[in-house]
Amino acid sequence: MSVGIRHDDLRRRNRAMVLSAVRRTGQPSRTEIAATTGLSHSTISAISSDLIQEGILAESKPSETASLKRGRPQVGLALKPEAAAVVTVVLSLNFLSVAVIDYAGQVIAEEQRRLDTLTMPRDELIGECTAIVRRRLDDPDLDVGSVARIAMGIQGITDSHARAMLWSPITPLTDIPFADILEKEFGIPATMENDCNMMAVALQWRDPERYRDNFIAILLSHGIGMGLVLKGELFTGTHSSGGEFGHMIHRPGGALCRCGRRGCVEAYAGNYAIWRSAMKMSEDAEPVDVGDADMRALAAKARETDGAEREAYRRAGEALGFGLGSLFALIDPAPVAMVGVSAAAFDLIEPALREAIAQTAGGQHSKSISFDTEPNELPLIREGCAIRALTFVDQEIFASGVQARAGGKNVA
Amino acid sequence: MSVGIRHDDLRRRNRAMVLSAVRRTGQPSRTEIAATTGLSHSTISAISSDLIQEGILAESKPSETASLKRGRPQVGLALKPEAAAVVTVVLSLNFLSVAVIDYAGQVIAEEQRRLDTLTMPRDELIGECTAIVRRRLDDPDLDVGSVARIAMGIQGITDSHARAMLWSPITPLTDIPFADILEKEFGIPATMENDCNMMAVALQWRDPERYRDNFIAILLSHGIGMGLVLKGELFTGTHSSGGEFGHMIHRPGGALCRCGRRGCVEAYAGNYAIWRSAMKMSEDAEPVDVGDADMRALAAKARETDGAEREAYRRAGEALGFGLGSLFALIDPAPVAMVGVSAAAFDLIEPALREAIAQTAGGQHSKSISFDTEPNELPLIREGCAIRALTFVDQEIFASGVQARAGGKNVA
DNA sequence: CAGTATTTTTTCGAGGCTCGAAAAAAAGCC
DNA sequence: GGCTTTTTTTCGAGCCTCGAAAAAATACTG
Repeated sequence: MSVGIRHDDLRRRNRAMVLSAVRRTGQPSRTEIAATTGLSHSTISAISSDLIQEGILAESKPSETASLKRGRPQVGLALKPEAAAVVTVVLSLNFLSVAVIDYAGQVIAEEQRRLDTLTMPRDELIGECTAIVRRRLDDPDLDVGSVARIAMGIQGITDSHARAMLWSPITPLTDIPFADILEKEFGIPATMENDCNMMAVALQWRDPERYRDNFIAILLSHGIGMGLVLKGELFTGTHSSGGEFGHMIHRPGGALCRCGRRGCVEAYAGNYAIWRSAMKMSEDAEPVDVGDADMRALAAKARETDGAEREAYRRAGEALGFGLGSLFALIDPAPVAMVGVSAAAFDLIEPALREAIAQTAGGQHSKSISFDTEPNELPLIREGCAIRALTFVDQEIFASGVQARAGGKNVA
Repeated sequence: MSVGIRHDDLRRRNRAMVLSAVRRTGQPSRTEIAATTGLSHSTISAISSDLIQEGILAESKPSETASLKRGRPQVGLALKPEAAAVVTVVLSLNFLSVAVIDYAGQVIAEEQRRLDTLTMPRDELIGECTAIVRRRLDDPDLDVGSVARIAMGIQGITDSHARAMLWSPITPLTDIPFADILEKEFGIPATMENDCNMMAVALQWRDPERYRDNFIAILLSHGIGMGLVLKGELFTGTHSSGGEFGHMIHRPGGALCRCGRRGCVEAYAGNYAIWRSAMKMSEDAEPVDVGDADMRALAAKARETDGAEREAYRRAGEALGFGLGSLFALIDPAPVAMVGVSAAAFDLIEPALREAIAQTAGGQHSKSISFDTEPNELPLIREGCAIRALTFVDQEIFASGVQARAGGKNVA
């Protein structure tokens, strides 16, 4: 069961709170931290002094507005970039990208590579992933604190403990324990994250005003994915990354989905489904990959003339609307971010979506449900992975101050 | 943001842990508590000694098996029944029931009453609820510790903070802030809970083996409701009690639902929907109340002959199956408890349900999804309310030992 | 039946942590 | 240069948990 809380947990948690405050706020003063955490000035002083000695935080130069107030000026605390580093690995259709990020969140190296993920055999795919990470880690130009965490993101389903890819549209392979593979290869803790979950994490980071406690990130791309944040926490399934919004049932026994089943939301709203419908192909037609350029052309045509193209987007909107309606019946309405290439065609989707959602219980306040769009998902995924990894370093490594301290007594 | 953890929180949390261990386990010894909480024997000794002095716990007589082991016998700790009491109020269709429950969880008084909830005006409904509680509290026969909490449960939607009934099928009235009303009337903290959520709480309590971290309780009655536990926590919507499984969309634009919309799961699987279908009425026919006896007769007939009745249950199963499939796409499969009068007809529902669920992404392991049935929901709801209220007393009142202690120095 | 072994519970001192108050530090203001 | 204001550090007090040892309560053993 839940375990009692010990005396040393206290310090650990409060250190974690300080680190989290610094990461969120940028350069808060000790006084500001005391205010947001509710801890006393003495405690914050003690903790930050420790963290500075351990090389995790640093006092930032007085900088900026040379203080207009009188009294002793606040001195900002900042994350020390060289305290650690993390690596992000994002694997998507035919594309692999890696970045090394310092403790303060700055990208200090990256590499990208095209591969044929759909046909690659298992060993080769794994090999490419480890090789690209190794190249970055071995790069002699890179002077970086020890890498403390690797976060890999992938399109597809991962397990709920963020250890393995279970299924992915980008490869016929299944059940690849990437986290274990990376940990074994590099001796660095690693996780295997779901792409849409990372999108949600990044959105929360980018715009905490809008995306705070409850919101939904929906990927409109070849497939339909979702990242869900409820009560400030990333939602996952009981076994898998969960949130397979695209495979909720829109019409029982309906159009053929890429997953082999029928009537899923994705079978109406995925790129291939929109394409299939616009080309007046049968709903049973085998899903095909459609390039981003083709999708943009399709959207342009739909805007131009009222034909099968526009109707295809309308149907996609309807499927998304009823799907969202069912989702909202479960969790209540929340702000939505539409991400991915088809989010750029959201103008074509929105009317039917709103009409559908208004017919559902969850859409009672259809008007008040707000949508935002972001056509490019890859930067979001990388950013989410970076934040995930850095937060792990904050909370799980640096919070438990079992650091060096071997320096000696040259302390003030 | 999240607030720092202070020094006094420590004791409070550990006291809460001890109380929770005693409530769950029954009569654990100090040693057992130390083992399950991970706290040291010294700490448990200190805390339990405090709790005993404060009149919250009591040492139980050595009792039972006069110890077969050698060594000093363990002495069990038990909740002291007279330490406090709670009141549960369950309001359902034409029925109001109240119970007074002691701190150890025993029912010590109850009262039930029939009312015409559907036609009652607002003041009268509220008046009946407060009057029945007042009668129990004023009962001179009742010698009970001070009542520390009232938990009211109702069929329908409540807000996510458990303060008010927002909408209910048992009355045309809406937005009744029962928690505030009861608090104001009796000066006792109160909550307004959703019936299905309380069913889930009770199931978790009754059978923690099966219903532990992830499970679903579905009410099959006039309407279709759901209580959902994920990662050990009761799931609620962002604004409301949420989990309106019955109003997920099964067939866009389909059969008329009691909520006024079309195609909801409930419009196929609610009692009125099964009845409507069995009677070969139109899907647009206005929903009517069907008595439990009629439903049982209907089920009997469906078992007897393969006619419209059996087909009606088949359709209900299909709707529930596709709904569960969509739900499982979001949260992954989990054990299900079917509760309510139509759960007694689950044999008629199950085949079509399983067939439908197998056609969905969430039903990949359809065979492994297990169902249990419980035809009577009212006892579950009351039990859930009681546990809710008692847990509140444990965690929020007794954990922060701002108790009497006025006694003096007559301590050992 | 007295002594010994075993297990549970309590006691006691040590070590940490947070807090409030006061002191120290670092500015601007007059 | 002295005074005010604000931030940060220092210091002692008060709790809390922990480990070790003592005390308590029983069964076993010869």
